[in-house]
Amino acid sequence: MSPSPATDTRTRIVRTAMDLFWEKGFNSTSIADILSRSQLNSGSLYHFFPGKQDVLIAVLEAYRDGIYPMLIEPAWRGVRDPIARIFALLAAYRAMIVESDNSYGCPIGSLALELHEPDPKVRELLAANFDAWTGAIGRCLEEAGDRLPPDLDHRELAEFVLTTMEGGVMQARTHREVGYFDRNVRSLRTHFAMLEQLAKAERVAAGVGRSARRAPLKTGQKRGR
Amino acid sequence: MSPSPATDTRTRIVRTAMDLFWEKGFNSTSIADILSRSQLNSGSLYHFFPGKQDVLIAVLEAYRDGIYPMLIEPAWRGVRDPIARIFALLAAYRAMIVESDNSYGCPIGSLALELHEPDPKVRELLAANFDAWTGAIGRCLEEAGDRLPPDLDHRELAEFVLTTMEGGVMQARTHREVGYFDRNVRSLRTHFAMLEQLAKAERVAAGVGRSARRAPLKTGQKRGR
DNA sequence: TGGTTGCTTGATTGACCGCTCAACCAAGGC
DNA sequence: GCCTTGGTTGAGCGGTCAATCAAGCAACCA
Repeated sequence: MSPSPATDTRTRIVRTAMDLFWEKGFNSTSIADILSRSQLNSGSLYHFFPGKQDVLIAVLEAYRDGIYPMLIEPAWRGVRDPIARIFALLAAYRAMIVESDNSYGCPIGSLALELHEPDPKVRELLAANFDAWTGAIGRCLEEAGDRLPPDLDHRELAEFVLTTMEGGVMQARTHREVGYFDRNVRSLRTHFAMLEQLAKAERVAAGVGRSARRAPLKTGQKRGR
Repeated sequence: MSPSPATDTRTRIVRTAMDLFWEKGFNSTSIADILSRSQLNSGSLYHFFPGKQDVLIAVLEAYRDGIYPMLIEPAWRGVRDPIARIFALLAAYRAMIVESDNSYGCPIGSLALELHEPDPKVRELLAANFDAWTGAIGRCLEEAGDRLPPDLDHRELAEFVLTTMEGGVMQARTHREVGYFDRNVRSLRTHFAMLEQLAKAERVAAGVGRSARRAPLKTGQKRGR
């Protein structure tokens, strides 16, 4: 029926640590901070976790496991269009920025930059969190089908969306102004609009005559139409 | 002739602190770390700086003042084309990533995310560093003239370039793979290519009625690699 | 009833933290 | 010669850090 008291204590530690690591960072959060806020004693914490590092690992696992139910699914509620979903997720971040008085920082991004010599397990979990995020975006891109150019690298674009979020959050937080986030999202919107335009033109060209073979739009010189 | 010993000591502290903050972060760097590496005693440090926070401020000022001579100008040496300069700067970051065995982190970005409640002076200096960076990019964009759409928001795009760098660095570092940085740069290249394509189409449309007035097409102004 | 197990208690440890300060030193002015 | 000024020395302060551990506790079991 009720969860075992063990689990209860363990999750209380993890949840408290999630909050504190997000608020003050990993290094600036002391075990004493976690204990006082969670109303526990050091012995209890060290009964479940060998050390502070292991609390961090549990926190990163919790983020990874919570990314869909806690972040992505709520952001996508009522939004079906795959490309709209991408911007709905970004809008969720915007809301968090505003709610935090423009001091929001992505917990994963902050940890990724704060921890300078993370042990392999920690680094893998940070990467896994990013992968989960870009994976969700990647699925949207696939679902978008021929609205995007057929030779588009979905992984690349998904990572670019993550970059936009992280960069926007970082700048908005540093300047304490959402405008920085908004402008980054606007740039990404332009990017998508141009890609969709391109795909559309290609579809038209392919429909008109199959001889119209477009050179892949890459770096440097473009074939003049 | 020789610089006064006072300046000498001060800059030795600042330079050592720059290295250490970059290597281990601000919170994980102790005053003792700075002292032992710079071969100084605590009294000397506290003669010049009231506290650790003030060392950080001096470090951020040094970054801000050094961004042109130490980072941007070297990256632009031998590159004249304004858009090529943007990607030359990104290439400089790529080199630093590779040189550091894929563990490079932008010192400003890392500090911006590590310091969760920075005092106003610190926050302003972080912002000033970003402004100097985007300012340099912004000037490139203006110089690019009508190669980019006339209604383009230069500030927005400059911030987007910064975002690409920071996001690319963050992901490359987290995954310990330059590929993440490269793919982000590739996305940005696509973005610029599409913008240039757009501007070109617009110029053609506007110039249809007139005969001679073409865009200044200097020889060798092909965009650089 | 007494033993075992799983969890909790909180004082305590030693290392390290940022920072202080009285004493010291060398060079310049008078 | 002696004082002032600007810089240096390094032992040491009070505090905080992550982590320890002997003792206690309640629930279940034999």
